[in-house]
Order: sequence, then structure tokens, then C-alpha cells
Amino acid sequence: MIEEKIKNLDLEDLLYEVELPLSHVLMKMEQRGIRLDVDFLKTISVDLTQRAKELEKECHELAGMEFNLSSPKQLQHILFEKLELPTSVSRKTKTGFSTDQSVLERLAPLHLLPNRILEHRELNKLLGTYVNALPELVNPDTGRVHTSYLQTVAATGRLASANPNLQNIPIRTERGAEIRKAFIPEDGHSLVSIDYSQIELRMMAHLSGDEALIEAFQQGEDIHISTAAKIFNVKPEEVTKEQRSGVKQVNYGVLFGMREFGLSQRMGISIQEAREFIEGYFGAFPGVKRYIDHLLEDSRKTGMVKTVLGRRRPLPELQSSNRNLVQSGERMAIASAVQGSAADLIKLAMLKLDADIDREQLPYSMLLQVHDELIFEVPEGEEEDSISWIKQRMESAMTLKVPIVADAGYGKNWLEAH
DNA sequence: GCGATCAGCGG
DNA sequence: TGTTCGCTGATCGCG
Repeated sequence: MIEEKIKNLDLEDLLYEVELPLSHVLMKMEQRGIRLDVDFLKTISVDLTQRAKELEKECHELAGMEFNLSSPKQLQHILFEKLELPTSVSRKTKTGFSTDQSVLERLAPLHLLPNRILEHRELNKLLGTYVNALPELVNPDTGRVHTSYLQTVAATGRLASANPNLQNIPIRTERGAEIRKAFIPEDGHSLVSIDYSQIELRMMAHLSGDEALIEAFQQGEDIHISTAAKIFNVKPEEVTKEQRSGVKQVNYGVLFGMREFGLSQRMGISIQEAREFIEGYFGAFPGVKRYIDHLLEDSRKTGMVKTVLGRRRPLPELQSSNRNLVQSGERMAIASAVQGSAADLIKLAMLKLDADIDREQLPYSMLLQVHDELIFEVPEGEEEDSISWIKQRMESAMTLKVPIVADAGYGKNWLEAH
């Protein structure tokens, strides 16, 4: 029986105290939906389409012939055969040479076309996936978009979102971030966004018990700067932007089980330099190194990895004789422990928030979850009060060996609130 | 119409 | 050989 199995795997609490109650919270969020400013998106669409057309024309001229800019196959032919640009910067794919972003960036100094393609790709992505697609998904009865949260598809225990996916709305580029302005509150309300600060690194500090990492978080300083100061043995105020940026990438790379090669690619440094970087990192945080070693040994023995709430991810790869498969499994083991535990944390926070909103009959609506961020709709004038109320509950959802910090904002659209 | 492939968005 | 997870869209070959 399934109940028997759940009991034997010690998953009863997770199922009955977390996942099943959470399904109700998610249902309410889906039914409430979030309001979308369709007129605003139509306006953006006109501008982006105009610019995309210009770029398309220019690309055809640069290529000396017409072709479909959205076809990697045709672009491959133009770049590497017609224009004879070097294939050395491109990795092989099943169908030939890749024309992805990193390749086009490396070709950019040699020809104008790759640059124009890059811009065209950005615009086409925004138009096709968001600006033109989202208005189609507005429910005519509610005037809002209603995502579906998937509770059982992510191997780490995270949620997923679909139809539409509201967990991957652009933010990193200026044009992309504009799209967030289309997500707006009900009349007389504001959007409030509260996100956990560096939650995965804090979870790593907690899980590993590394004294230096814990100390760095307890000091409440910029974690990447204090990490850099430790690795390079300088004072925090002497850390350069480049050093901070490199350390940040290592900090997050460690969470994904990154190795020398991946880091060197990402940072644009040699493999030797990347190796020294990683050695410096683990030298400064020996507890993290010990934790990862133990985690991998344990996961290999048991064939699975667990989060703080006992959520399990089977990892048969770790017992394979294929070295690549084992290494891939090791990356998943580290990522699952950290990301999955962070997912546990925000789920507890959501349950507490929902229960307390109900109990205190507060006029706050939880609308969205984006892994480390919660978005609420609250009445105008209650922004500050709601923020301190929500923040307090998010920051105390679990007790870790480091402080849990959440940053908050509010506004008349999602971009402003962030 | 379906599935494989490539590409790119987020945390 | 070469970062984690998952979702979506366009193209293209197959039927």
C-alpha cells in the first residue's frame, strides 16, 4: 500500500503537514490569479516588432541573402559556410555547429551579423514567449492570468509553474524587465514582493556548519565581498569588482557542483586559474568542502539525497560505473540538498502565512511564488504594515544556524515592487 | 499533428 | 566531457 510505503520512508510529516496542506494554498493562488495590463503589452509589442523588423532586414543585407533568423540550421549555414566565420568557437551539436548566445558573442568581434542576430533573438524571445503570448492567457471572466503550480514534477522539491509559467518572467535585461510592468494589482491595491536574500548560500552555511561562512552571514555584510576578502586575504574594502564578481560565480557554482572547466568557461579564465580559485574557496571554507565530501559519500551509499524536511531524491547514477554519470549525479546531489531545503523553507513560510492571514482575517492575497520570492496583493496604505508582518513570518519559518533575511518592496507593478 | 532539436527565460 | 532545475516557442523532419 502507498500509505505503508510513505510511513516506511518516514515521509508522513512531509506529505500530511506540508505538501497536502500546501496544495490548498496553491489552489487559492491559482484561482486568485494576477491582473495583467494587456494594453501596455500591446504597446510594447508594436515597438519591439518594429525594431525586430529593422534587424531582420539588416541581417539579410549583412548575410547577402534572405533567410529565417529563427532557424539555427539556416543561420549555421550563413555564418560558417557563406561568411566562413571560424567554427573553432562553436561546440558541436547533433546537427552541426551551435549558434547559441556564447558562440555569437565570440563571433561578434569578427562580423556585424552575430551582434544583430543576438539583438533579434532577444526581441523575438520576448515577443513570442511573453509580450504576445501572455494576453492570450488572460481569463476573460477575471481579467487575470491564472498559472498552474506543479507540485510533483521537480526532482528537487521545488514548485514548477505552467500555462503560463510565471516563474520565468524576464528581469535581467532592460527590455525584458519592462514586461514586469504589465503585472499589476487590483484597483485600490499594491503589489508587495518579498524575497529571501541569498537563501541557498545561507542554507549551505547551515547544512555545512562551516564556521567562516556562518560568521560571514552573522556579520550581515555583503557575503560575496566578505568571501573574497577571505580568499584573497585582503580587507573587505580592498576587494575589487572583478574579485567580487568571480567569487559570486564560485559561490553559486559550488551549489551546482561546478568544476574547473565550467568555472573557467563562465569566468573567461584558464582552467588552471579556475582550479586555483576553487582551491582558494575550499581553503577558506573547509567546512563546505567536508560537507560536500560527506554528502557525496552518504548519497552514494544510500543511493539518494535528503533535504532538511526529509524529502528524498533517488540518485542511482551515483552507483554507476560511468564516470560522467557519477559526476552528473554528484552535481544533482549537491544541488538537491541545497535547493530542495530552500524549497522546504519557503513552503513552510507559505503555510504559516496562509494560516495566519486566515486566522487574523487580513486582506492580503498571496499571488505568486518564484522559488525564493512571494508576491502579494494588499490594500493601498497597508503596504508597510503587510511587509513587516509577512517578512517576520518568512524570516522565522525555520531556525537555521545563520540569520534568514528577506528583502521587500512594493509598487503599482511587479517591476516597481521588486 | 507529433516529436526531436535548438535556443533562452528565471531562481 | 563539461553547472542545477523546469517551461515555452520556433523550426524541421516524419508521417
